[in-house]
Amino acid sequence: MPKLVASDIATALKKRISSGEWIENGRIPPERDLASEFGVARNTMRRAVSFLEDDGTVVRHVGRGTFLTAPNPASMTAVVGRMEGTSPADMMEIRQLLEPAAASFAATNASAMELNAVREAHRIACESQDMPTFEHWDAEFHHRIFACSRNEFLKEIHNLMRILRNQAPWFEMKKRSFSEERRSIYCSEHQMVLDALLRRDPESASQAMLAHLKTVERNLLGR
Amino acid sequence: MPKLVASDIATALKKRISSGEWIENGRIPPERDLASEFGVARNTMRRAVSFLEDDGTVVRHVGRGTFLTAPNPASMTAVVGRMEGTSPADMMEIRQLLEPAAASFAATNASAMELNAVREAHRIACESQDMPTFEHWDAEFHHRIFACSRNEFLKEIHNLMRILRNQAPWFEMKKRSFSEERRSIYCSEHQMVLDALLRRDPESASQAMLAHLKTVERNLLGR
DNA sequence: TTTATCTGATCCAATATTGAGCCATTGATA
DNA sequence: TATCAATGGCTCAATATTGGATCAGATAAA
Repeated sequence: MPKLVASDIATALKKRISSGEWIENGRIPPERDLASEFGVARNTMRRAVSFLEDDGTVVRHVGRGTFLTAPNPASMTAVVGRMEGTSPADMMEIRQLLEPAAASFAATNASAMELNAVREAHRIACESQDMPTFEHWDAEFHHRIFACSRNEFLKEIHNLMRILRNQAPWFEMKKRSFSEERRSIYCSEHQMVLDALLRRDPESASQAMLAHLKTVERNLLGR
Repeated sequence: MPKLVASDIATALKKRISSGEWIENGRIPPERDLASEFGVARNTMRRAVSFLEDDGTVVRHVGRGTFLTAPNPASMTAVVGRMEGTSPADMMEIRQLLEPAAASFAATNASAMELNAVREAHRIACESQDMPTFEHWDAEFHHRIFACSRNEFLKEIHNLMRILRNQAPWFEMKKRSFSEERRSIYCSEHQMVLDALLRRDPESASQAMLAHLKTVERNLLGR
């Protein structure tokens, strides 16, 4: 049995960390416990942990403990918490990345039935007479395109965006930006997206969606 | 056995909540009961419950009790739950949309200090000798690029992706795909991204990042 | 030998837990 | 209506845990 040195212990610790051992709440056991578990003195364990600290695997807090710097599952809720402060401008920027891609995916992957659902949402939105109804079916149109993108992660990101868009700052903005003229513009732009999807043309679908989102951004943010 | 601290208890509580334990009335037992059940002081249990309150899992009412905030199941927490099942393939697809954009934003928006931080992460990753250290600074390289993209929403989406990448299916995959040769390829690809950032060249930064992600995808998913 | 490292021990400072008590609100009961 | 038990909100002093730091000796390798 080779003598245990601090650097060996450090790599052993890394192994246990990357095996997901302490990922639960991101806290690793106290130095004193680790030392006795590995059968070394606390000083040695301290040096070992220092290696992890040096390469940023871990941060230490007096009186609290030693914590993994890698984010842990429990912090997902914190992330979505912070997301609630997302500015409309930032989100529109990302929508312009994701939605054209979603449209492109949909053009290649969607089933006929799914495309029918998209068309249906578009139809109702066009025929709607009041702002809340239009708002709802407009959102549904976009949602159904994501729904047939065949990428679960993309769909969930869009769900996040939908939720965020239902919050206070957006509501005001949408109310301000609504007008009959704009609604008809949105409808014809949606039509172009829908046509491209029905033609199974990813490239055009992507472009049409991007063009539409540029319009929305202009209206929403007033640029 | 790790000493029970408040945050541990919080995660234990979350586990019991998500296992449907107290779903019936949407009410969880009184602090005093929980404290004695977990064998901690009420103050500690109060702190634990406060964690749940902070991330919105629970609401407290003086004199009435503590209740689950279940009436909003279609919201964020549900999204988070579904996201945990994201497949690596789906996520890689989205990374290839977002990260080139992040690199492009970074090329135009990053401060000199931020770019220095990116370079630093790159340097340490290149010099690292073992897989966990490389892994960590590789992730940090990407993270720091997002950090200077100046888009809060984009940053938070990346945080979500980081968390998901720390879960089980990814671990196995990364372990399988790691090799000295691949590491050096990653390093030279990172170098090209970094160079483009330092040249303040959004277009090249985006392309270099996309090329890198294609490599990663090939290695990870074996295509 | 010299050098580096580990050991075992002790003290310190920051933080957390404990145990106890008191208050305000609530809802049920007399 | 008045009372009362249950519950969360809050404070406080004592104790325990934990990382930070240092030192003298033991051990092993060069």
